[in-house]
Amino acid sequence: MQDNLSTTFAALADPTRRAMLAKLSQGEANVSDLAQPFLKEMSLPAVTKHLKVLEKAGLITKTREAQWRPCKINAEALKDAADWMEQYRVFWEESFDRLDEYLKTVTGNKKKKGKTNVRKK
Amino acid sequence: MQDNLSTTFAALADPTRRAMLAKLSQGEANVSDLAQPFLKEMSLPAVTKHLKVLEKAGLITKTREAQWRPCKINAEALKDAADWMEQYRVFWEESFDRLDEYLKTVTGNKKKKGKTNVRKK
DNA sequence: TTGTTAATTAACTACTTAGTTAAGTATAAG
DNA sequence: CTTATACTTAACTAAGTAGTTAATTAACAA
Repeated sequence: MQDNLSTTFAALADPTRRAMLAKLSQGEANVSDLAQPFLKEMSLPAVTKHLKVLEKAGLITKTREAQWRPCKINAEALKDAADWMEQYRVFWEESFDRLDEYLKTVTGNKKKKGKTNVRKK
Repeated sequence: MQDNLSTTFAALADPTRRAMLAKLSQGEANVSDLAQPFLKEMSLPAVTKHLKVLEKAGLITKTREAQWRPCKINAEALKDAADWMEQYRVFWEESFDRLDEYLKTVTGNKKKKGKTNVRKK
């Protein structure tokens, strides 16, 4: 994968992995703890792989404790993703009227929707 | 893809697509406008595919204007992703000391980690 | 009608991802 | 030493993703 942000988003693009993060947000857990809700749907090696994806994305840290592998969340990696999203907040939070105003200021005057506007060449 | 959130994150897990959203955050643009920065790296059909991914994720809307396809951002789809992230904010915003405190309260006390534990090979 | 521009579709290839089963490693416990 | 537990690695498969080139559609322009 090319860049950090892409790796982070890709890691989040799976409900199993998001559920694992949710669990870890309540504290440390071993691999088998994390696996337990999913063992009807997938095997333990599949779980190991999901954890590896989270680990490579820097979203969790796995340590050693005898034969257990306690994992903890490392949400700093989420910060970059959240920061990236932040720049789009205006698009879903502002009212449509104000968004329209904003677009006019950054684009000059488009928004008429006549056929001559979108034409660039 | 299974669920909306997964589709959204997957769509964002690509720098080309994120750059297209960034461009669209400044106003409408046609496919060829969006393609222009990438035509050294990829073909137009590849761009079409990226846009289709964004469209299926609900992140953009493509309309028709003669032979052009003006696209606009539709960041409401980002809101769900941002809301999901919001629940983890505490993990990167709180000071390390307070986070550590918090983790202790939810996990009991683990963390002994003496050298006799990690014996390897 | 002929040609040009804008964009999509089709068919294909290479790579990645998500899962599997079976075998292996490491630690603890009897 | 043997066995059980916790987890990983290896080898494989099926499906999905990202790109290609070539052909096609649609609207406009001459």
